[in-house]
Amino acid sequence: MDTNPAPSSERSDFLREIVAADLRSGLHQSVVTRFPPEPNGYLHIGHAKSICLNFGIAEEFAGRCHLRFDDTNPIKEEQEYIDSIEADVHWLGFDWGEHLYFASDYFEQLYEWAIHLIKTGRAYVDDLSADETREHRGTLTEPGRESPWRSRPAEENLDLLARMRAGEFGDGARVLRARIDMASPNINLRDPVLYRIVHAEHPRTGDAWCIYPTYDFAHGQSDAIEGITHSICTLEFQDHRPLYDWFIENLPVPSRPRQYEFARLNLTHTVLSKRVLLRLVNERHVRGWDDPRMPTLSGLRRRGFPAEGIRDFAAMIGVARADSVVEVEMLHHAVRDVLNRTALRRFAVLNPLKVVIENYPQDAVEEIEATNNPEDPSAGSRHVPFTRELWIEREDFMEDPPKKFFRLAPGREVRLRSAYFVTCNEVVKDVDGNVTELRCTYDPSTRGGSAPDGRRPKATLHWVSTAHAVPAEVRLYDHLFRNPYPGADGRDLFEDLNPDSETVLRNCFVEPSLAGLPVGQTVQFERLGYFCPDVDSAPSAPVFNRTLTLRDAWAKLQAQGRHGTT
RNA sequence: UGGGGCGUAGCCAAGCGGCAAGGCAGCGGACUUUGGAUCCGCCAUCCGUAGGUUCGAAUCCUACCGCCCCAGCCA
Repeated sequence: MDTNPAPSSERSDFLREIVAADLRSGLHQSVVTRFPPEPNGYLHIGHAKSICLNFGIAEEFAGRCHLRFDDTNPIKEEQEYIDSIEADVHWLGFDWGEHLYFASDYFEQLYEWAIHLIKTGRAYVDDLSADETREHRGTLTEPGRESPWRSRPAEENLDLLARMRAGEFGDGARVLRARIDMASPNINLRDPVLYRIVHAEHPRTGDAWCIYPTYDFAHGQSDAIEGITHSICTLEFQDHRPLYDWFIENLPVPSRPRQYEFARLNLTHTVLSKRVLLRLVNERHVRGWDDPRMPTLSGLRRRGFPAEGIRDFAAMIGVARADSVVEVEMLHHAVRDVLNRTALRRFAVLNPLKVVIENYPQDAVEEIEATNNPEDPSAGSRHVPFTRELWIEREDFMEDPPKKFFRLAPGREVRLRSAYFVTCNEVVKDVDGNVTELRCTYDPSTRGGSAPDGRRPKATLHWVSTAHAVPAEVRLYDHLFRNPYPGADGRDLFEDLNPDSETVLRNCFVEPSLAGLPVGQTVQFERLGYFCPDVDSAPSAPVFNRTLTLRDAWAKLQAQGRHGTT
């Protein structure tokens, strides 16, 4: 059934080359990576790139990949996010087995290492305020100045740190800093903060702590504790690497991980910033974190994107160190590729127009056999009821069609998919001149969709029997942002929101077999696109989300104004 | 004007001194009971620019240009 090999086998990139070389040279016996999200939001397609990279490398080199939450800032982190992240990584198709960790698991060890740094003269408690610290830091071109507290005796530092931990001081009153070099051209080395006082409830440790390690002090050491061999992160952490290495060199850590950076994913018509995504949710521009327009994994899932398509996409775009913006069409291609192979075909009419087949028996109901997936014979077939009155797509009829429109028109014969050829004889209109009904005749000898005389209509239409049709709501989705580069040229991002990103259709009809379709199963509505039931569905009132349209040559012609005239 | 990175087609991306992979998009055409899918063609004399080294450079050297990141007690 799976005829299309995912483009993932002999893939290589600079990271895989490094890993391969380290294994070959014997530097490492096996590779250990990790995906380290901060639980302060939902995972998005950018994280998927990192997940596929880290879990993918571990898989390919027979190593392992840990899921480790970087939960060092209780102010922003929540259990809800932890839960969603675990669910999303699993959904994407990866498993960390026993290796679920939290940076907060290491708080005690980290604290001991902080003491070690104080004892070796490499850390001190600073009483400067946040503002004063900033002033002392210097600028990009000027060196910083040393804090007056920089050379406190170790005993005093030890005492102060213990009292910080004990809760004797308020938020921001003091910090623990590394004593490195206030004149370093790399600002990260100008005595970075190791611990700050934050009296806040932590989702995991509760109120056990009121001092929390910073990212820099926690990340590398957590890697070392877990025996991570290759710590892969995004480009903006390059400047932190010397600091990462400094801790590894100056602490009695159990292993020596190395950090490597790659370019994060950017997508056209999309924003991948947790800050902005949070705003979209809070300001009700979308239905929530899992809105089908959101680039979150939960949104893409609700939209009907298969995990396999996202994985294929990640493999397709590769990994490099150059900043880039991938066209969202590439994601769509990967998704269509999977769905074309796997999605069951169904009939659904979004914008109905009634067709009456005048020479078809009044009360007859025929069970027409229709193929479930022409790409996959093993998917079998189903029966669709055919009767004298049908719904067809309003767009499939034109009273006065332009040259390249070859669907239904007065006097013209078309094929009703899997059923019969029908010819339009009469157009019924209301008082305003709107077409309300088509009177047609069918050719009984064309049952199944082919004529004994070999004639072939230029078009095939989908249809649903009016007597059997299930009413449904269908939600059409388009880019959340209309501009390919939202917020470019100094514009406010929110000005670029696409006002038509969601269109709700309430007068749709779907074939009976679609009534109980489970949420999560994406099907193809023939000739229209891929759709999946939404969680908003009620037993008697199904709601479908449009995942993606099919590629549409006619729509393209129309957009180009090249359909010609009559 | 400090430090760290990056510049190969509209987009992503191989290339690791021997004379420009692949994918997406686009454009032609074939086929078609989805204007879908599939198939077959076309799409960089050139690799940010200018010099240099070499028999030979996208790959090495030099200079210049452009873009991104860093001055959170965020990650």
